[in-house]
Amino acid sequence: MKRRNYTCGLDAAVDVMGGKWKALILWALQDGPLRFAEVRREVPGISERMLILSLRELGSAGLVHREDYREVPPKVEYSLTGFGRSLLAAMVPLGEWGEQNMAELEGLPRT
Amino acid sequence: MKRRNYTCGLDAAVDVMGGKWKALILWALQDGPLRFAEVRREVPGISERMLILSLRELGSAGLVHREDYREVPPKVEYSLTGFGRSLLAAMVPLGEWGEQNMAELEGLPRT
DNA sequence: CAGAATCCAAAAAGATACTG
DNA sequence: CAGTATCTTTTTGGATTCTG
Repeated sequence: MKRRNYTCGLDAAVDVMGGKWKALILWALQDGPLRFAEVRREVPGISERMLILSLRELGSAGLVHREDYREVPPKVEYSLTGFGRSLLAAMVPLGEWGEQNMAELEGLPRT
Repeated sequence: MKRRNYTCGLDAAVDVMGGKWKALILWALQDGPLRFAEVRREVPGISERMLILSLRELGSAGLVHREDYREVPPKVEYSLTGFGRSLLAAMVPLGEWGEQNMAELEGLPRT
């Protein structure tokens, strides 16, 4: 979430879930709460830094809830909020489109 | 389109239509071909530079077709391909989600 | 375990001026 | 009209080290 004045709903939606990681994190959380390290395993290639930054953005957008169990050793769980679930539902067709066309997209020449 | 090895369809889809402008350009082209200057008017705030860069990326991804009429003064039309149309269709739910939640998203504190 | 801090590189975007 | 060419700024991502 970076901007404020959106020209349309699509603009706003892409702003909130765009970028390299956020959609994948939402996707990873769809089957229930995950701990920090678990999310990391579900999103291959992400660094701790990008994970925490992305989780915080998703949190302040109201899409993800952070539950700190205040234990030692630390235990923190991340889960989708209702708002996050509604966004995830809206992303499903996009995911299916990508699934069906991945081969084509991966075969493109580099720009 | 920047990467190659996608972890899932959503990853691929966001890569191809993500960023600040590309979704808006696809959206602008939905009602038929537009000339360069017309696209620019339909996408408020975009610079000529970002417009041509984005159009080229969309073109090399096979989503947008560029038709040069080779006239003087120049006339070039951009239009969605069938592939582009299929992506646009998959983005509709996301646009509706954003439309319904724009007020909420715009009211968020800056991160 | 779940981060924070710092530094750095790369990519995306913006501003301005110019051209066939 | 439909772009190019430069330059600069901003944003994003990565690597490494450190901590409660």
